[in-house]
Amino acid sequence: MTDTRPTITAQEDRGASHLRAVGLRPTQQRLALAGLLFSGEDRHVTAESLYEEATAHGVKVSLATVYNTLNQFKDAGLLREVIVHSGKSYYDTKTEAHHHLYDEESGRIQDVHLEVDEEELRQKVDVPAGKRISGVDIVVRLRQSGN
Amino acid sequence: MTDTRPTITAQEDRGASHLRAVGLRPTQQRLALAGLLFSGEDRHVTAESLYEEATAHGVKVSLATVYNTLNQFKDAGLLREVIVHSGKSYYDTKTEAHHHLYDEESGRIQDVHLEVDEEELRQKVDVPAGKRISGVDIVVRLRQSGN
DNA sequence: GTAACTGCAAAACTTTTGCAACCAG
DNA sequence: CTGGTTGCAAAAGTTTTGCAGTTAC
Repeated sequence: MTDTRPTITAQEDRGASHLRAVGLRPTQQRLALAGLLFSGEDRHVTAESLYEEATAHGVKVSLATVYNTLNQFKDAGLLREVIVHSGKSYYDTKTEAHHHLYDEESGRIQDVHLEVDEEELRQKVDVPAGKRISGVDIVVRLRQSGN
Repeated sequence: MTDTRPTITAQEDRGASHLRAVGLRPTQQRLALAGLLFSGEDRHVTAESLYEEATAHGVKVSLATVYNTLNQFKDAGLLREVIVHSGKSYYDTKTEAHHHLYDEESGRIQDVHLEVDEEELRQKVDVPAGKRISGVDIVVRLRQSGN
């Protein structure tokens, strides 16, 4: 029996260090998904879309593992969850402060930078005792014009 | 007692006119749910919570009808959907422009009035051709402080 | 070698739908 | 009457979980 494990390329190795840095063992599946997610521009994915993409690229992974991996990446701070629709979870590879445009018809998400003074906003909000603001999300919803 | 239909009170009658005004036949279930939703302060409910409340008040209604009714009320403009969590739909009886505080631990929603200039915001956003902004939602997320 | 991870299928949830029975007008 | 509504159960869609087998180290 020969070793069927794929050769680790330099890029995958960089991925491995990133995963180790956040306490995740760099397994084949995690490396492959991280490669799809983080090797180019910022992206917005759902578990389903990432699963299809992985499969199309010949990555052998199950949908359950994609779900688990997305949540692990989220918990590790590698991804942000974007909540624009009740019934589907979106994940954003851009973790810096920003907001979203959401096309309600196509389900497509776009990043948008809004110069909202979050500090000012926080001061305006009457935060209940024992609570703190963990985030402020702004969603601009889009529809077909003339509708 | 022969006729088991509940007597229509003045309040319920007002409800009936409201329902008729938006094109919905004022059935017993819709009147009862509308009574729970609109007779007091502004409220935030889920299908499940409203179903339990109705049942506790002796209203005979099925969960499916609660879902359908909430959606009909939403389509009629009597309710607004609030999207704060992927996996659960919330409905808000306050339909005027306002935003929300969402306690991620308890799932509780609170209205918050933010003096956000939505017009200004709209102008900052680069809206794709053929699209218009259908809404801007701001969610301030809360967590236990010291966490 | 061993604990962490994966895959699969099943379960858990939320929400929608098909259809026979029921009810408002 | 008659079409709009409802209830129930079943289906559909998304996400989580249990567990046997595999993999990273």
